[in-house]
Formats: sequence, structure tokens, C-alpha cells
Amino acid sequence: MTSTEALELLKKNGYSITDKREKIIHYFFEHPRYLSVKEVIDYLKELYPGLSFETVYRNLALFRDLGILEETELDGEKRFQVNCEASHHHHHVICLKCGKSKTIQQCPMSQVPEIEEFKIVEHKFEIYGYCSDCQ
Amino acid sequence: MTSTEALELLKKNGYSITDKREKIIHYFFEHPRYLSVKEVIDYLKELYPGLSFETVYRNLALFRDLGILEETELDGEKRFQVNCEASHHHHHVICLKCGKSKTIQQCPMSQVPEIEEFKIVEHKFEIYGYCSDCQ
DNA sequence: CTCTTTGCAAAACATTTGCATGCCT
DNA sequence: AGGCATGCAAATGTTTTGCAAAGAG
Repeated sequence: MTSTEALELLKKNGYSITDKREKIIHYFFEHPRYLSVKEVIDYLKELYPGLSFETVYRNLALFRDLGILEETELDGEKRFQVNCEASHHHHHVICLKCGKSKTIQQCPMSQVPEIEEFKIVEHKFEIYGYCSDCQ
Repeated sequence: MTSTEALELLKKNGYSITDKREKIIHYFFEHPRYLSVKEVIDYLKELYPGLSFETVYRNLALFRDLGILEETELDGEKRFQVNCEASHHHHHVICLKCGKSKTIQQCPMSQVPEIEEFKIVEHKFEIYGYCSDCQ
């Protein structure tokens, strides 16, 4: 997905393309890593000093629901990044310092064929550590 | 680990064995699943109406630090359960309704030998779904 | 008797919601 | 014009912390 496609997706679903939404989406496409909500707010506040954080929360939730972003949670904080491979199932290696992530295609679920009397609906596999820049 | 061993571990590390701590520990050993903090507070409030939730938070953090409990986070809530296999690396299948978990010995990290220029420090692999009782 | 534990109060923090105004289309 | 978006205010929910009183060893 490109940022243009993301904006088209907004329009296609009946949502307006506002300046703030454009900035948020471009910011995510220019920073391909898991960003904390705070990081997004700090960035947007520079451009729009009067910005209210609710707007960011609301838009991030919207983008997540539309499949533009994907969400994870680390240390009690939500984090988002571009869902650039929406159609491919994958997992992430996430840097604990900068939030940058690499995609890994391996999914451990292939090794866990079935669990008796348990209906599996989802799973989470994430690797944490430090990237080359943050070590 | 047994509940008795857990209490001995407390004493050995210079902490008192209070009635509330005993109740909390027994409650975890009698309910072998991921319990939310709220569940623990609700249970303990029945026995000690004057209970303050801070006590529960403080003790759960203590037990976690001592290796008696292990922690996870689901939907922005912390959850704890007995760390019954502290020495063995393992993962969990967790019921989204009741929090009950099964241990699985498979660790996907054996399939992910190394990631270039990334220093791995930890990982999370959890499977979510519904157990036989909650389906 | 001393040190730990607890309750109380308050704060810290992340997130959500109702409502009125304002901006896209 | 009409509906979605935003800011404001306030609420919600979870977790943490300082301090003084109560309890354990």
C-alpha cells in the first residue's frame, strides 16, 4: 500500500481527507516502524499547535479499522505502523528502543497444528531486541 | 512450584507472610490461569472488605519479581498466573474468555536462528482462542 | 522494637466519550 | 446545506507513589 492508496481508501469509505489525516498518514509512510501515539502527537503538534490528542487517537483507530495501520502494545502503550503487507500473514522483529520493525515471514503456527479442545482465533509472535542503530 | 514453596520463597527473601499474601498466592494456585488484577481484587475484597487495590498491585509486582507469577497483557490489562515452570522456557495458549492457559513446549525461536544486525533480547508467542468450556 | 506492609489519598498516565462548533464535499 | 471532523471538557480505567498508621517477626 502507498500513502496515496491509503488516502483513496479513506475517501472510498466515505471519510474526508483532512490536512491532519494526510499528515498522519504521510508520517507513518515516512517512518516505517512502530510509532507510539505520543510520537505521532508530538510530530503533529509541531504543525498544528492547537491539536488535540483525541483527534490522533480517533484517527489512528480509524486507520487501524480500515486496515491502513496495524497495532501492537508494548509497555502499556499502543503503537501503530503501516500495514504494508495486509494480505500476507507475517510477524515482526521490533526494536525496543526506536520501534523499528522487520517483517519475518515465518509463522510459528505451522508448527502448532492443533490444540485439543481449543478453538484458536488468533496468535501473537513478536521478537524484541535492539536494531543495529540502537545496540 | 507449590504454594508452600512460594511462601517460603517470600520468607527467604526477607518479606513477611501476611494473611493477604497467603490468600493471593493460594488463589493463584487454585486458579491456574491468567487472572486479571480485577479478579484478584474482587476475590480478596470478599475476605477483606477494607482491602485497597494498591496492596494487590504491589504484591502482584512483588510475586512477579520473585518469579512466583508471570505476567502478560491483554486488552490493556495486566494478567498474572503461577509461574509453575519457571525453569522451563515455554509459551501459552490462552482462553480469551476465562483466561485459562495451556502450556505449549514448542518455541518458535528455534525456527528463527538469527536476524542480521539485530540483537534479540526477548520474544512473545501466545495463542488466543476459546477453551472447551467457553466455546 | 524495628522494619515491612497496608490503607488512604492523590497523582500519573493512557485512552474514550458527549457535545457544540467548524470544516470538507 | 449536510455530514463528517475537530476541539474542549470531562470522564474512564489502570497503575503508581508518598506518607502515616498498623502489623509481622
